[in-house]
Amino acid sequence: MDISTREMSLTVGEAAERVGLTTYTLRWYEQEGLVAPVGRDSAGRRRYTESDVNWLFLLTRLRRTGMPVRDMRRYAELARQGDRTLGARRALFEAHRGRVLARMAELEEDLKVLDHKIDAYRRAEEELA
Amino acid sequence: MDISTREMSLTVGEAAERVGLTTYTLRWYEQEGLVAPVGRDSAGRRRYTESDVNWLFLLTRLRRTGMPVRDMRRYAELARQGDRTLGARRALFEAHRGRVLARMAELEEDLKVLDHKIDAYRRAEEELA
DNA sequence: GGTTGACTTCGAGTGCGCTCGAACTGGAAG
DNA sequence: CTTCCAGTTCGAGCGCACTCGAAGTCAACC
Repeated sequence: MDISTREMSLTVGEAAERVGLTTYTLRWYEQEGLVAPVGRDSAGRRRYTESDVNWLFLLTRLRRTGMPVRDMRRYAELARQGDRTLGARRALFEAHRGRVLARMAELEEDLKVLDHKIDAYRRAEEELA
Repeated sequence: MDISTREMSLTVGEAAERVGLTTYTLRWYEQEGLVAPVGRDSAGRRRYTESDVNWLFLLTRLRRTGMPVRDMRRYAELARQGDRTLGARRALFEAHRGRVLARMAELEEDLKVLDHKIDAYRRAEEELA
């Protein structure tokens, strides 16, 4: 593994593809402070490092679990303040974890409703047949 | 149980409270065709029957599981067409059920990421302590 | 050296799902 | 009879999270 492989840097397009967001969204996330200013090459183009991509990946998971962009920004701000906010960041994640668990429990309840309904339709169809 | 209890009819406000939506939303749902036109009293005010409320409850579960309003409208249209659409409605629910299951699997994966992160924070805090 | 294509910034636009303000009406309580 | 409250319609507005168009720059390839 040579240096060029180890020091990977991706364009906005490549980074977007890897994390499953659009280039628009990546730039917007940066603008919104969800991502610290990304490094640039000599032509002023963004170069995403591996840790940038890891951070973006984490953001996609937070987003997908329903965290509002506002809270992601707050989290990003904490992260930029270094080690002294580790506790706050953990607390933020633990609170979010609780919400995700609640959401999952909700979905399980809702799934029951769906299943009952499917069953009712099945029985009604048989009735008519 | 007398007749007035058995033939319940609720105002928009009462119905809203029962299903956990606002009166604005209830009227909007009707306007959007998610709910068949609700009966009115002599003064032109909506009166929700028990089956109206049951229908609204079902809508809240569909909504909460992430069904777009567009699809809920399609479902409502099918329901209004009577028994001949039973199969289509079941198919719609089964498809939706699949999406909910997928969503739940996704959340479980995301929860793992959260847990790993919480653990990493815990270890980092210990390191600093 | 010209063309192509991916990048840059900026501000404006979009889609979704409500949410609300305004102006009005009508039944019920004091 | 007046006051109050909850309802009515209509169209406009909002918050969120992107998404895009325009105009320009620049590196890479033929």
